[in-house]
Amino acid sequence: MAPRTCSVANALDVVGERWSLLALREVFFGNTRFDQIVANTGASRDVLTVRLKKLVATGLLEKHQYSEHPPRHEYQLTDTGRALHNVFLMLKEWGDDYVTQGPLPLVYQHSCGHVLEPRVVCAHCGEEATLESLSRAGEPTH
Amino acid sequence: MAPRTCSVANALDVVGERWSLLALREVFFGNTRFDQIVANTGASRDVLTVRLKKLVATGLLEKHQYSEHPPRHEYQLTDTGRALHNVFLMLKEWGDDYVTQGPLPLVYQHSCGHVLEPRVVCAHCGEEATLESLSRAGEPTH
DNA sequence: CGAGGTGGGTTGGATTTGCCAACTCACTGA
DNA sequence: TCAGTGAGTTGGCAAATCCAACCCACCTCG
Repeated sequence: MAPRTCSVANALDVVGERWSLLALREVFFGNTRFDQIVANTGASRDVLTVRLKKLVATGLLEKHQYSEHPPRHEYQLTDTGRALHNVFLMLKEWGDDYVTQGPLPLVYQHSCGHVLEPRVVCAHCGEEATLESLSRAGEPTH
Repeated sequence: MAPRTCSVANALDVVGERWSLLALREVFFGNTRFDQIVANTGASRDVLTVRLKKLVATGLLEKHQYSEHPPRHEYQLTDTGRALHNVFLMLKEWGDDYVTQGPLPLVYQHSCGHVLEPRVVCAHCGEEATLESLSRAGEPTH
């Protein structure tokens, strides 16, 4: 029996390896150079090299030269990479609420002026997309 | 230099290992028994055993006996576990949009009647919490 | 010029993690 | 008794990760 096909599994094939999401976190934070990512994530250099290569190859990051002499590169988000920020936010929210103990290392303020409390809502009605509020929508879209 | 503390890293310490999120996916879908999770995820039995034990130990799942003769167990979500559904939804959304090719394996309908299009919004103002709309909120909360 | 620093890797060996096939145990029913 | 079910457990191997050291190109400064 073959395991189920699933977009979550497909997504994890791309970003589920150790250090990938934390590398992206650093780029979200504006730290785009190799050594910054190494230092802030704790990843070993060889694994991070492989991870960044894959994130570039799968279209989440682009490698840009920011200095010709000496040649220096940084990693920039693509739209695909930026779209993962939603996952990052919800993972951070869960980590804040249920894992991290003591003072929160990072608190965001939203542009409306309040401390950010992120919610996942339905784009149509604005109500929360809770587990209980969802049903399968019949046939898969073709 | 020590890597940064971060709730995302803390969260990944709990659910970032191979198969953990997919095991939870099965429980979200209502498949709560060991063999169902094995079959639908593709995880090997020994790794899944270890993963489920950890998800129970860290409070995301509870192991309940559903049959005394013979003794049979199932895994149920706790509130902590259920709260990860938001991460699941945003990961699925990203996977749907950027990774999965061809027909989507699963499409949700929201209780409002529309096909679900999940968004991450600020609970206060209802506007989207985009990367650009966030700033650090000064000192960490104590 | 040489030493030291920066950026971004690469390498070999050790350790850890995951996979696989087979096995185990308890229990049930024919 | 045998076969099936549920839920693991085990030994061996493959793959992934870690770690320390090294490498190369380039630059600056004494």
